[in-house]
Amino acid sequence: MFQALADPNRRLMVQRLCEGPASVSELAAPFEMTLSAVVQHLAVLEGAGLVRTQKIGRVRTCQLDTQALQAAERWISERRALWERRFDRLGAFLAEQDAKEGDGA
Amino acid sequence: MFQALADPNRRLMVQRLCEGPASVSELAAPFEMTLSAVVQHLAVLEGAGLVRTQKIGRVRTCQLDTQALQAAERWISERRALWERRFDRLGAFLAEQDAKEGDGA
DNA sequence: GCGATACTTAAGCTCATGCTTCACCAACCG
DNA sequence: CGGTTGGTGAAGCATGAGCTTAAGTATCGC
Repeated sequence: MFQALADPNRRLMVQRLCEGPASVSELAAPFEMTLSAVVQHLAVLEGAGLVRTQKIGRVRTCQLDTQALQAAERWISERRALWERRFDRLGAFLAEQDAKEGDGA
Repeated sequence: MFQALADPNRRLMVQRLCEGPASVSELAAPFEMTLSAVVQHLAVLEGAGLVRTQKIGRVRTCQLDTQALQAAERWISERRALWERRFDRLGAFLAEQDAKEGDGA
């Protein structure tokens, strides 16, 4: 998942797909690479559940699947919350210490 | 950034650091790898701005920096919002078409 | 001061990643 | 039907990521 988002080109593809579905060649157009390379990136994104594709006739259409994105977002926000809660507790603890010191001194 | 979070071991380190600061060897303890390898991972995380470290005496203490996490979270949620808004517009469009059809028929 | 501890640095090794080329198939278009 | 378009698949290559070993440096405790 994060692995899939690690590559800048793949992030650009995700970016592109945010603006709506696209065929493989449409998706490939802005890049300097071969169609082959793009398809390989696409496979990674699809493997990570970030995009879904369906083939109609000879053209494969790709669109974003936000569920995977949501999962990643959740992962991050959970860790962040965890840390920040801890940080708050520390703040409270220090404040308490200060209070005691102020009391004792 | 995503690059840094791409490696499962590094994600575990982030996970660990959520629960509070740790020295390098504490951070390394749960892993099978060498201290050296852990330090290298740490360097990546630090390079990505995910952790900050300071050395006191001979021990380096690491703690999470949530700002970078926040940035990643924002990136994701922006794309997701973009896509979902588009999706909603499409829904509205289709609903409108249906209404017209129902009207016409 | 001396040994243990807590890293640091450099070199090297292996395997995965990102890419290319080339041959190929399938479907659309005239 | 034949050529073009859109995509597929396999093979090969270059680079980089993740790891290890090994040797070195700075601090701490006695």
